[in-house]
Amino acid sequence: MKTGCSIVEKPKGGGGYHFQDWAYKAESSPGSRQIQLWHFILELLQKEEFRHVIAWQQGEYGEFVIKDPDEVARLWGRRKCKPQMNYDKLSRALRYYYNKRILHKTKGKRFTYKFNFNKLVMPNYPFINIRPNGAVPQSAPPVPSAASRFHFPPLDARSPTEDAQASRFPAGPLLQHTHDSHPNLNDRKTNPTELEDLSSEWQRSADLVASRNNINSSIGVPHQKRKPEIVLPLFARPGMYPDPHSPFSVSPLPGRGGVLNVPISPALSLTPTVFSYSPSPGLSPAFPGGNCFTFNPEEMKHYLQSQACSVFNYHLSPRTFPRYPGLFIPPPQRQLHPEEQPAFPIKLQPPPMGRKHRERHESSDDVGAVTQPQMAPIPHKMKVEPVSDDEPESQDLPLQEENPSKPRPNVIVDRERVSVFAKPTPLSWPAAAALPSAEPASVNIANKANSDQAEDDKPCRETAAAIGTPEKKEESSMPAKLRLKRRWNGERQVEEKNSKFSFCASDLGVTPVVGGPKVVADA
DNA sequence: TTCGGAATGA
DNA sequence: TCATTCCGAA
Repeated sequence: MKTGCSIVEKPKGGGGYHFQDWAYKAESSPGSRQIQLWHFILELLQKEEFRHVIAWQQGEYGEFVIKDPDEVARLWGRRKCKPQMNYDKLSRALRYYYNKRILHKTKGKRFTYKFNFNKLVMPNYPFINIRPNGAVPQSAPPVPSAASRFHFPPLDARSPTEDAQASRFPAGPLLQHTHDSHPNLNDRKTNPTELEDLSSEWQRSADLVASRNNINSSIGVPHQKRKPEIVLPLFARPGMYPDPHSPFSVSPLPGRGGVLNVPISPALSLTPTVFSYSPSPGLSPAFPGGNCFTFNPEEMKHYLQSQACSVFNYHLSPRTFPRYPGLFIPPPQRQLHPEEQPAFPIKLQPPPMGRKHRERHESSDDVGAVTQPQMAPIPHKMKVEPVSDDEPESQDLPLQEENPSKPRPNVIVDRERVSVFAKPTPLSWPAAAALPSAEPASVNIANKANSDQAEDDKPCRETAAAIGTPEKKEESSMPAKLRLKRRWNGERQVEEKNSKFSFCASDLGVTPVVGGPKVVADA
């Protein structure tokens, strides 16, 4: 009888690679303790001796190549006691993973597949970081070059022979942990030749994770599933997150940060990913000496809020924003104190053109368009002040939508314009009223000034609106000569009267304003 | 070579 | 459920 066909097909502990029980016994498949194919694939991928058979594809994160399909099939068949196994059958099993989004095929590359790790992780925990650079050891999926929010754990310090980058990826599987006891190592059949040196390391990490899971529960990270959980590691080293937007803080307790127990189970419901940009970051292998997910709730909130800000400012789909129960999403432009604003240069710019507009302009401008306010005529209506009913809509709409050369009433531009020429304009936001305390001091001042001068401004605007009505009617009824003379006199009077006149660009005539008359540009 | 339907088994 | 097996089609 083959030893390789025992009921419990767990890899040997000597392989430094074992899964928790749930990996062999899916929640939904009682009685089945068989290893699943994707586990087996990962297992092979992590073993040096099978590198000639199956290997990670360098440069593509999570992508692997089956170099010897027949051999892989044979190994799989041996594992499953299916001597008739061949690559055709194995690949059929792999194809079933397509729908589950565990795997997908790399088109155009023979025998090349790619793990869809992000589908598993990102929807629930988009704030997981991956180190964006670094070479990829065989024992771990290649790291994506694209910016990602995953971090791999630091490697065990005991592997000095490996290069620094490779050392981040201890040879280990997806690290999983349940509330149950660790699997019995004796339970697994052992191949003495397979990475025995890693077993103790694995056990250590499992213990480490076990202890951290307790921490996790204490910080209130919700467990989404009771049983199958996978713990992804994160760095918690000082200076690890130069990105101010990173939700991860340096744990005050090095190596003892919060742990996110990411439920990743073969039976996991794989909902569509929230982040379409996600470059398939992966489940990191075990992380012996590494740190688990570490995050500061406040910073996470900060991160999520800033993301919400981006979602709004950039007119992204709300789906882009991660679901985070209980998170209050403040209105953009408002969440930070003024002195914090430099951290969000985005706020000082109008959002990029919407898709509609972008497509329209894409042919002419591509790269710089996003960052150039004047090129982004967004139908982003920011009411600068209460609009009276008699104010024609055309004052706003053409300005913002039709005239790309005019900056939309956005923060900086308008603030300058307003403060210089007219009045402080409140940075209005639809939801601003709901967040009075979140307003920056300057905004409060602006608002106060605005409310103080609300009546001041009214005449200005009303005048602008009225210009076309009574005075013009009167003028129109008088001879042209008289009209000119009257205008001339009026303008000169105003000029002589006060040089401190405020200015209302939209006016076409002279209008005294409370606290000072206004000179109006006669365009 | 890859895909996916269908029947079937564990 | 997760394969396994078979097979026709692209």
